[in-house]
Amino acid sequence: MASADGGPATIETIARRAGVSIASVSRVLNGLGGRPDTVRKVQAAATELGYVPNAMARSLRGGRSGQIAFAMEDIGNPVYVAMVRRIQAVAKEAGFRLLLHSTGADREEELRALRSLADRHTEGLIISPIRITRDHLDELRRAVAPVVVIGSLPEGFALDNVRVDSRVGAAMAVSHLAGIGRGRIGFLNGPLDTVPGQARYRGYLDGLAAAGLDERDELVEFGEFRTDSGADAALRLLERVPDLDGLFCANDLIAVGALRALREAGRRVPDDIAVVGMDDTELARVTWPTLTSVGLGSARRGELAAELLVDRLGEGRDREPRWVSVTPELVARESTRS
Amino acid sequence: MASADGGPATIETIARRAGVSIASVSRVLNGLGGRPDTVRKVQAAATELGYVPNAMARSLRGGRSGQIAFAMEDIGNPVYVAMVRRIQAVAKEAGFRLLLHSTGADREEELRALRSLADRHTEGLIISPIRITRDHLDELRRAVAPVVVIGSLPEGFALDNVRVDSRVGAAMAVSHLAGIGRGRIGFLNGPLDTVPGQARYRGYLDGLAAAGLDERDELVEFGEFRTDSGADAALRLLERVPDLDGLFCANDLIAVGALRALREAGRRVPDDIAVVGMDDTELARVTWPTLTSVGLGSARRGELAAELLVDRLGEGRDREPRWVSVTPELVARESTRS
DNA sequence: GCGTGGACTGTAAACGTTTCCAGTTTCCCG
DNA sequence: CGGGAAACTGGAAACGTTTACAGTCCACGC
Repeated sequence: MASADGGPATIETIARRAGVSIASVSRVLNGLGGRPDTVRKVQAAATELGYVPNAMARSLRGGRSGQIAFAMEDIGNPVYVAMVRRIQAVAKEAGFRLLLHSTGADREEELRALRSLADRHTEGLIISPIRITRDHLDELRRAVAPVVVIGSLPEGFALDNVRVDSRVGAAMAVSHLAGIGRGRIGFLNGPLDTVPGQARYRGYLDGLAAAGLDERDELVEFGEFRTDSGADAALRLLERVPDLDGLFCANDLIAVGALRALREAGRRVPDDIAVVGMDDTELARVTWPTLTSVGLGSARRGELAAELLVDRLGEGRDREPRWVSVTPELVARESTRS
Repeated sequence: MASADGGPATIETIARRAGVSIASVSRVLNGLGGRPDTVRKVQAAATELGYVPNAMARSLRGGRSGQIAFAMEDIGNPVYVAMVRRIQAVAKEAGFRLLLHSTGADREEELRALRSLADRHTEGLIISPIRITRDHLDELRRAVAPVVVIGSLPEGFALDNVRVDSRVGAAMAVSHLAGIGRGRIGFLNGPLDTVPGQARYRGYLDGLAAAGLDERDELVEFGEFRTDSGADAALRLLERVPDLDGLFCANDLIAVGALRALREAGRRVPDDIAVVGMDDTELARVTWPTLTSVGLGSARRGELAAELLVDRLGEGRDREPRWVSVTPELVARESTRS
């Protein structure tokens, strides 16, 4: 029952009603003892008035908002759903709410999220930027509250960090394709000026080298990390290299687009062209044929990042920045069945 | 550059540095005028100190947090990504941040989100509950801040509400199947005790009746609104009704599961069995064959809900609750090509 | 019966803003 | 150059909590 007198019940309303001081009300409500009958009176008044503490006031005084945020590029990318699920679980466990920012790969948006740490709305941030510019680094360095980065940072950058060597992952993909006898292995990458775009490109080259295959520029196409872009890129590549027999896609979205394009172009997967994606999202299990994909432990990365953040917000306030990493793992499915 | 003296810069730090009162600082910072040189001094001091206003203090004073929330069942369900995108766009436009709750269909979680309105962390809430219990209604009725419900409410319930007649949508799906000559049309539904489960079941029956087909209990299977559950249900149904030639699935996730199960059971889609999903999510475009699906305007519903909420938080504080609705639309794709 | 310690209580300050109010300066015009 | 209005300024209160501090009460042991 909300109180009829003006706004919602405050600690003072309760105090008057219970005939005690506001200090006592605060103490009882926070379980800090009190005489049995005081406790009883206060609790009675509180429930009667339907009291809910004003989080703003509490935060202002205590300096804690109980909120942490996760800034991702786009909720549409299924790689984030696993991450978000685990982050949320850890956050909830530790008594934090999770705020999600979908930055839309907009650099400004990302920086804004970073700066908004300073306004005390969020106590900490997990961010997974795909581009890391000098501005990002500056902003990260001067961030007012703890930040954990999912993704790679420059060597020696002093910030909690969860990474995965997607270069190795990309090499695994290529090796896998070579291992089933494919010799003309194409690569549909995202933009080369992104961190994952770079790493995966290097990994692709590593993989070719390891398999003793020549690298040929014409085998590589660039686009965005999206389905439609993947389909377009696949068509361009196919036109240029008609006898392609293997295809590595820099993420599952691109791969899904490629699968469709290949089908429309009349190529059979995996018989004509074997395909490997990356991220091992839920998508990989719903396509047809199901998609072989290199998992980058997104759930695990989310979990680790959240744990690092929660730790730093609690005990580990002053500990050294910690870098943890996760190893990629290839999950073979129908799209590379030999 | 953050000030070296103790915590982050406050309005008072600036005041001292600029040699003016905190009141003047506040006014300048909020663009409420001031003498040119005052403005200059304050702004200089502010940027020099890297000042960021403390949102908590501001909220406490002004009673506004600038945050609204959207509570959905599960971020994993792609139907929400379109919704979230639009909600976020509208929210941002109006100067609100969007907080996302993924309640996991946990009734307690949902109610918690509702109650947390009261703690002033969020100024308003958009909620899309799939089960609406008496508890929900009670909680909705007594919510301290504006709530907009995406989904159906009992007749005459006084709350802003965005709905779609998914009963009609389901009937459209069945008619479509009947229209391409299918006479044994199965139905994979979600739980019958959910709002969408109910509506879609009724619609399925409507559709059968309209097409002059008999309803047979054995044609209907129940499960969860998930891929794996959809696959299982499809197998059960197939075993019971081997000569099935049409299948309506209560959402795209179920349909995706069904497509896989059908393929594994050696049925060709659409030749042997034509399949229709519901929600018209991005998934419908990535499966093979691509999935015919009844769109329920999720992007539009998100947008409308956000607009209703924003309006109520601004101008429309006291206006009558408004019910708006969106009409379903069937998008035909390969899974029902005749 | 009295002192002592401990448990409890209330007063008041503090968190960082915004905003009301009254006082001051500035400016314009006659 | 004086008067008045308009623009600006600073002091102080308020938002709803938590918490340090000092005061009050009680029970207990001597």
